[in-house]
Amino acid sequence: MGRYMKRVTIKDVAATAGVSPATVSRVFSNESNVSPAIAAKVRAAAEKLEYRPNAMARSLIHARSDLIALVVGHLNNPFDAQLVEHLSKKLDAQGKRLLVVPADYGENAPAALVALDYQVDGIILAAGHLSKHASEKFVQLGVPVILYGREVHTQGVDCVIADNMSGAGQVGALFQRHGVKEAIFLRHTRDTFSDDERGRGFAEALGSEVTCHEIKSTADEARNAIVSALTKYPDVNGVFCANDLLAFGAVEAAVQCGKRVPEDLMIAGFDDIQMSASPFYDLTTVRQSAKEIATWIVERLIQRLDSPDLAVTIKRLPANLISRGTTPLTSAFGGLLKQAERDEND
Amino acid sequence: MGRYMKRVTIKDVAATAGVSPATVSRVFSNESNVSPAIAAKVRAAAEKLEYRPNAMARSLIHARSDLIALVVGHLNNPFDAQLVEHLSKKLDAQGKRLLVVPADYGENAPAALVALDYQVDGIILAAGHLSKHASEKFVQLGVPVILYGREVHTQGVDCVIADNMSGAGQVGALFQRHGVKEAIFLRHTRDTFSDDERGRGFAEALGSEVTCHEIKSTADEARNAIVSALTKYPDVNGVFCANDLLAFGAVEAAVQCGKRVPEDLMIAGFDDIQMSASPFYDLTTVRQSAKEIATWIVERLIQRLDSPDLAVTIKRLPANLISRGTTPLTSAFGGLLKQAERDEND
DNA sequence: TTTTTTCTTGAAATCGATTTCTTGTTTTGA
DNA sequence: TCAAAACAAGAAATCGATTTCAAGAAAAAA
Repeated sequence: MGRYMKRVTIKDVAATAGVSPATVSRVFSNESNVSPAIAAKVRAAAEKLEYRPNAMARSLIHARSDLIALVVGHLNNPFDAQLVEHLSKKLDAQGKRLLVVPADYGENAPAALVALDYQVDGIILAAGHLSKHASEKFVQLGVPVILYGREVHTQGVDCVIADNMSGAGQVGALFQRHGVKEAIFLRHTRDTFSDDERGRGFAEALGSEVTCHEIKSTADEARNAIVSALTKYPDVNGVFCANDLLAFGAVEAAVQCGKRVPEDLMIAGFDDIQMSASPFYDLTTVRQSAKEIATWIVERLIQRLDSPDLAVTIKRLPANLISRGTTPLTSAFGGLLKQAERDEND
Repeated sequence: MGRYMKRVTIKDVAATAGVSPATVSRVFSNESNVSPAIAAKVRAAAEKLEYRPNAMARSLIHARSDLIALVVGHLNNPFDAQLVEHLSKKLDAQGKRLLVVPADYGENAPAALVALDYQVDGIILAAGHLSKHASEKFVQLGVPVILYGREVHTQGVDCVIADNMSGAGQVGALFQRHGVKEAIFLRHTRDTFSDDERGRGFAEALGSEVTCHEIKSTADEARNAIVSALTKYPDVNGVFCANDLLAFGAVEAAVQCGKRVPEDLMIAGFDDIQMSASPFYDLTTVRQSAKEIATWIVERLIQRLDSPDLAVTIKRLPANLISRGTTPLTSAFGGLLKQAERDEND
């Protein structure tokens, strides 16, 4: 097989246009101070050669890469996947690219640092666990850090996180209104921050006994945990789960245990992923919007690139109860509300 | 606020170690031809200064960036999300990073080209639609292109795709064995290639009448489409869907129409996403493995980087029937099989 | 018409790391 | 002990684009 085509550089364009590389560069960047005639000639040459400026060389000079790193763990949860999609789209619209840095909970710290090698213009930490060292390092270098799903007070780190206390509180209040006396809160072993808040918000609003169960992650595990909990504590009549996937397990467990939902047992989750609206689960949950989060993150990043010395923001995004079939109707109009809710689901 | 810390470069390390930049470079790359004493000194200096080589500068010289672009559309389907996760992990293990390039179906062509600017070492096209021009351009430049979910015969483009004919054929055969005389195939308007094959494989194996319905994407739409189809063609007793998400809609539609599943109507999907195993859907489907696909893609990329002139491969990955509750049991042992199936779900 | 100012453009330095080329040093072998 | 080979480390060129600096040309002011 023959050789591959050499990459066309600024020199090639300069040569065919009969000008200096400097001029070509000016045409593609400033545009200022270059005569229309020459500019046209350069443009034509570039077009003909299909020239595309080398982003690496460019970022070497500018000390900015137009890359944004996203440190993320599993994408099992559709909510996280939506977040990735929206982030990549929003960033793209701003001329930035998304670099995905996978990180398991344990080895988070060094993983995030590879982003530094690529001179990323910003970094989004979506993995539950945060390496304080890594984020301090980024801040020190003037690279914006945005943390999702956790509130920290590290100098220079912006945080976005759902208003967990409020959202979970709405569930707690709902349960309380409908007479839940003994409840279970099902959460993850890891990713403690959000789950902590959700548990607390729920318990406070409910005002009665809450047993907390921790599991690793899967739906099967959730089902098993709830089945055994329900047999052990037969008086439990409310289950709140740290996310919808866990709540699906709870709904399944209820069926398996012969409990009627919501009469014998009410169930709620958190996130409002697409499947939650399934008529089979018809899950009451707390909605947070991946799109809204992504929008906030990207806007904040862009702001911070312009003015690096902005004060740190801890942004709480709304998290509101979406009442469906796993909890009793709140009023005679409850049924109508269910129709309207799906409107802005993106 | 004060100034940010200057980035530490190879010169800084050289200075504090009292050697030349060339020597520092040698310590970090070849390792060859540098005395242990000096190497140690350099390493110490680098450690102290927390030096990290600038990936941009490095790739400028080497003409390779260790970046792999993934052109991808929506991540609504959990299967695609899994693919992203596995790809990023596998690539990471090979010292490569994943650059996500979002692309809607229409504007695919120019979008993919931005990957060129970053001198990506390879590109994975997962968006259903493929720009021939873009991929030819990549091939021309010696950048490996791997296409997922579509078989093309563009010079130099490797393809991975599930064995749709076989998988869908297994569904068709199953339906046929259980006496399906009139069936519906539900598919997308877009992303035609895989859906085409699945429809064809299904129809051929079934050997009787198949009506094809096309919808855009959502579960609601799928449900509505099937509901109206079932009322229009009351004799239909089998529905095969191009993926599991659509099949969920079909299951819901069956319930809504008062059809018993699988007695009155059997249903099957494609992909075997996690939710398909839910006891509520308990969906018969065709499994393809996102992990397996990701593994193949990454291995192939790595191979091609070493030896760019490999012959093009069209790789068909196995797609096998997972028989669950939306189709009748095949044998007395069917129940046992259902237990075993979840083993290697990752 | 002459002088000053403003535009255009190219030459050369630069970004950070790599690598060839060279020189100086050490080791080996005769 | 001396020549030949092997090795270590620095100087300088390079990757592709940007940008400062300087110079020449054109436009404006006197």
